[in-house]
Amino acid sequence: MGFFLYDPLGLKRCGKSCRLRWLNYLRPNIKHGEFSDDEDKLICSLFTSIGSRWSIIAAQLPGRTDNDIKNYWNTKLKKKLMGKLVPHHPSQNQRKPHQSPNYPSFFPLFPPQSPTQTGYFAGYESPISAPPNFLNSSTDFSTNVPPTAPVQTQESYVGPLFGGGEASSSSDGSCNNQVIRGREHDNYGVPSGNENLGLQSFFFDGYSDQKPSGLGYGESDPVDYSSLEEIKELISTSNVCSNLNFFC
DNA sequence: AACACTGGCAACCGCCATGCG
DNA sequence: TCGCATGGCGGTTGCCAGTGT
Repeated sequence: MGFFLYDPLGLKRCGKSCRLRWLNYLRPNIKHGEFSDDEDKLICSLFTSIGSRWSIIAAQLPGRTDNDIKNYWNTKLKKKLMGKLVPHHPSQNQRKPHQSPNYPSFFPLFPPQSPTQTGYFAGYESPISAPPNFLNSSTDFSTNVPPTAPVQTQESYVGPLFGGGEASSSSDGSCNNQVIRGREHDNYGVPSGNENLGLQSFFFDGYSDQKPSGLGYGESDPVDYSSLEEIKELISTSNVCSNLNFFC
């Protein structure tokens, strides 16, 4: 049972909920509009590099929160990419407007499968690039924790309600020099024991009846990796990376 | 017009780290 | 050192507006 703040409106909000709402929605200088192509590219680029580390990605996009980016990725960007990457079988071309896209189950490709592999889009000669202050930083996401967080400060997003007292904030107010916090992560930015969960999320986005639920830490998921080599081949042999314009 | 379905997004959940007494 | 409160984070849920039938 959490502690509920004084609540003249009768809303059942605990302090944590209020804080979250402030950080993700009410805070000044938050952009609520469409994502630009540049932002799209940056998100995709960072995602291929570090996976679903939304707080880090958000730190590179002033005015965007991790929640925003997460939602945007899950609802739009991922579909854009999938739509571009997945070779359509002729029988799948005539999809009715509201019919779920018939994405093959092998599509998701993150996290990287080896320390030398930076993600399945990685290695492409692409106009998509992370900002210099990100990629040129000493951050090494192949290790457990970035030595220094390549984060652009967002002090301006800290509203007067908090007196600007927070040293600096990532998208949701986390301290910049503590970007990587929370549960222990493995080498690829996936919580220990949850190595497949990020992948799983990428797989099952509601399109499939196989949508899993309730997997706890350490539990295995039903993802079928049998086609991994197939998709590797697809990526490596196609020009999807070099020629793909994700955002048109 | 009514119903069914989908997509977007704010909010919630649960875990772990940190700070402090 | 321990226990508790709080913060940070990623994943998930649920509401609702929009759209198709």
